[in-house]
Amino acid sequence: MNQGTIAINKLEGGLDLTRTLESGQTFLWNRTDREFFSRESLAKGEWYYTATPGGVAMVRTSDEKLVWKSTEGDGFVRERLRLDDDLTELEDNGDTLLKTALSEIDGLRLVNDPEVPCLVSFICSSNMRVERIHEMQQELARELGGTVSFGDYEFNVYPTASELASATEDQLKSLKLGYRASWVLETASMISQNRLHPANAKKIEYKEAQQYLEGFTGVGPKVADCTLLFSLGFTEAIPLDTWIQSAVEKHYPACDVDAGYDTVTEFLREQWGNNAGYKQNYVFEYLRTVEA
DNA sequence: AGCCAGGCAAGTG
DNA sequence: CACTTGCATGGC
Repeated sequence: MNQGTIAINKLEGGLDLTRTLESGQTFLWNRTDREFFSRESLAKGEWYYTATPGGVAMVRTSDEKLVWKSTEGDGFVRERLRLDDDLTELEDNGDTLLKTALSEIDGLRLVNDPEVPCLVSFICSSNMRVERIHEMQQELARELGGTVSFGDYEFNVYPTASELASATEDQLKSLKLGYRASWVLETASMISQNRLHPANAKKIEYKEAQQYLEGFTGVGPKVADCTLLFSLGFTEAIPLDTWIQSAVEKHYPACDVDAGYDTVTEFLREQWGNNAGYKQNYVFEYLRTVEA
């Protein structure tokens, strides 16, 4: 086990662990003290943790430091939490909603989730509430993944594509995946048979990458954008969900919310400028925790 | 009871 | 191509 500390005041723009991990951008982290989305501070000595085929990590903040333990090195933690991003570079471009979101919320970082778990978890997100999407991923890990001993803890590891593909549809339906069960199975099969892999989308341009991801079953433009933004580093991808759509209706009368996914997201990209997807994350968090 | 939840696929016109 | 409908499940 590797461990260390990272000074939060040396991170440009700081770090709010709760906002970063409980905002709904990732469903692959858990906490040792209580259920997720309580949005309460960690109890003393407790941790946020993630266990995926790529590695295990635990983090908490203490005295302006990020304390971490991992099966991997400190670079793993820095990557997963995007600690090298400079949040002070996120400018508001004079946009009122964005300006408010950026001023109300500090230290929110995009996550960098592993490709396959990210893709699968957002396939599960279709027509589903944030809290339940997270529960579904915990169920998948408990039922289909392995376990790993880590310090005083034993964690369920999120399943690999092969482990997911070897499940039966009835098994997935018993985990309450509903009609998403067949989508997860088909996508997992495509990956484990090396037909497609979400990591392949890293090398190509944004629009092309979005189309590539839509080749997976259960993946449309929104789920593709989530994977591009929360796993593959495309900070221009703007997941257009029900929250952002409502915000467009309320705050951007100039934009016709019924004009279609591509048109609306393109409007927001122009409106918000560089790293529009990163800014979307701030708006999403603002809508859910401040304005709501 | 009925509507909604980080949408998508399949079916029409 | 644009538009409509069905979809499992659970909370309110």
